[in-house]
Amino acid sequence: MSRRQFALPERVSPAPLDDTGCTVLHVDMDAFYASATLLSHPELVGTPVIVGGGTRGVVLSATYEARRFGVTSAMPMSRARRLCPQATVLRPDHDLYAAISAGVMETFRSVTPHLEPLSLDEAFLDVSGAVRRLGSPATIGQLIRDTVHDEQGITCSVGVAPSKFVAKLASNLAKPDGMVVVPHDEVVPFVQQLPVAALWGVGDRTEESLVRLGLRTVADIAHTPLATLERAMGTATGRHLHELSWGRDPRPVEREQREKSIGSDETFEADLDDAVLIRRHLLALSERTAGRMRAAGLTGRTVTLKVRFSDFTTITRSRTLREPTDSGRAVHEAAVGLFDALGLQRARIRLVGVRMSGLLEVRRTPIQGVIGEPEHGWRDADRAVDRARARFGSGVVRPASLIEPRTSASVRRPRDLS
DNA sequence: TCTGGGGTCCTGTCGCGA
DNA sequence: TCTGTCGCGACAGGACCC
Repeated sequence: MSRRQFALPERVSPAPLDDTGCTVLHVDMDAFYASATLLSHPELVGTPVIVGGGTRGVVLSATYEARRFGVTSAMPMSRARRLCPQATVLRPDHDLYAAISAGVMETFRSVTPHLEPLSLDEAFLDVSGAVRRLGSPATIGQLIRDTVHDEQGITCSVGVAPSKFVAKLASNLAKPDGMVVVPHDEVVPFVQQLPVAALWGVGDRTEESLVRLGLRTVADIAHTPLATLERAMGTATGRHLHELSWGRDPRPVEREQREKSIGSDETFEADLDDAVLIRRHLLALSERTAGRMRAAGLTGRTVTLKVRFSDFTTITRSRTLREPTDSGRAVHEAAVGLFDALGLQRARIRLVGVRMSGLLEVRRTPIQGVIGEPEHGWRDADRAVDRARARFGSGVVRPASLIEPRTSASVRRPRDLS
């Protein structure tokens, strides 16, 4: 689900064009979380609906009826409610989204195994091997749109182009419920008439920097010397932008990739300054992170602690362990060590997070025994807990220190403990 | 306006060993 | 032995994506 929308330039026709060699498809569900949520609220179809929640939350998705009022995803909920007070606000249902996503990806796989999912609701497909069986890329794009609509009851948009970057731009322009084909010889004029913010990797900050240099359109970037761009934006970013501005994007569609880090953050409903409480939240986050690593068959070596203060400044501290681990206890120990080393004195903290990187497959990672640890130690306990949670639910087993005293009502519990 | 939670990638800095 | 420097890994932070 792309967050930036651009107007359809006049020169691009939404009608099917010469799609020879346009073997990359980018398929993106339209307002995915909102559309999926409405499947169980059919009475709200055609009305403004915002999916999100929490006093400090942001908009996860909104129907196009709500977007007409200026509501966009990632917008603070408080602002969204002000812009569109008549909208119905619904809480997200992540299990439902995962189920629909699995169905959609299955449809994609029936077209081609050359599939690169980007998130729950979008993917690149390389259909070069499917053309003889199913027809031209545009025909395949339409087939996918029809199948997703018939089987899942939601609509999607498709971009058809010679490269990933251009296909993604095209699907953005096709929204909602459309398809845009960018023929091979149209790529350069197509990308160069777009604003710089359309480029992959250009967010608010980079856009500001480019505008300061007098660069407003992709054509402006294309006609700026590479050395100037590299000097102003850094070597990698400068080169990247220059390549994209000429429609050059040689990256192939790559099948499912291994994650490089796994972690969890938690924003508190009210800022906390109690170190004891924060350590308990770190335990919950460490347990959650380690549980996800074990479920994925991974261990990690580097523990990164993230702390966001009440003024939104954010710091990170990391420590690389001597041995990789998938134990919540070890992760927590490192996270608390990093937190204590900050030496904070009643600082007001908005968010804490724990992330593990340096991931390795557990079957390739000899786990060192700990001197003094019994033969059936914490690793066995972790696995027993995993089995119990898989059978009875995530909240069924938890460290004793995370059990709330009955009298404590002022502090919100971590989500997976309630 | 007041900013979630899951990630990836890039850059600059620092310490260390060759 | 001392100094400079080069490469590399670790770390911290920022920007970006969905």
